[in-house]
Amino acid sequence: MGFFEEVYEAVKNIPKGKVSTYGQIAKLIGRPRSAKVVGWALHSNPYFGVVPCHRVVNRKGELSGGFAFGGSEIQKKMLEQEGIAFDNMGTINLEKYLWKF
DNA sequence: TAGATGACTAATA
DNA sequence: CTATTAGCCATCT
Repeated sequence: MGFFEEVYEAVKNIPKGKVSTYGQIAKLIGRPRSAKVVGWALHSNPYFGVVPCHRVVNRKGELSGGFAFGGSEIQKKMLEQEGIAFDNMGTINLEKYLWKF
């Protein structure tokens, strides 16, 4: 289960006020084509309350549909609390908020 | 044990 | 911009 652990470590390192994508995380841990597994790791979310999965969005900056915290509504609120703004399409401006290593 | 599934991405047309 | 395809690997059935 090393892959999941690495995913959680990477996600935990996302600073407040920033977001990251599945692809970025996958690349960070050395599996650039395993974005799906990153999504799986967060879906499973065994570290609820520890891993900030709300800071992880897809490549377009959209929120996850089947969010484990209770829905994308909650996710959006949490992100706004951290100072992340959404555009009129309800997506995040990755140019501004994408976390770069 | 094998096959299908999934919070995805990148390349190609 | 959209549609299709392949790649990844832990779970589920």
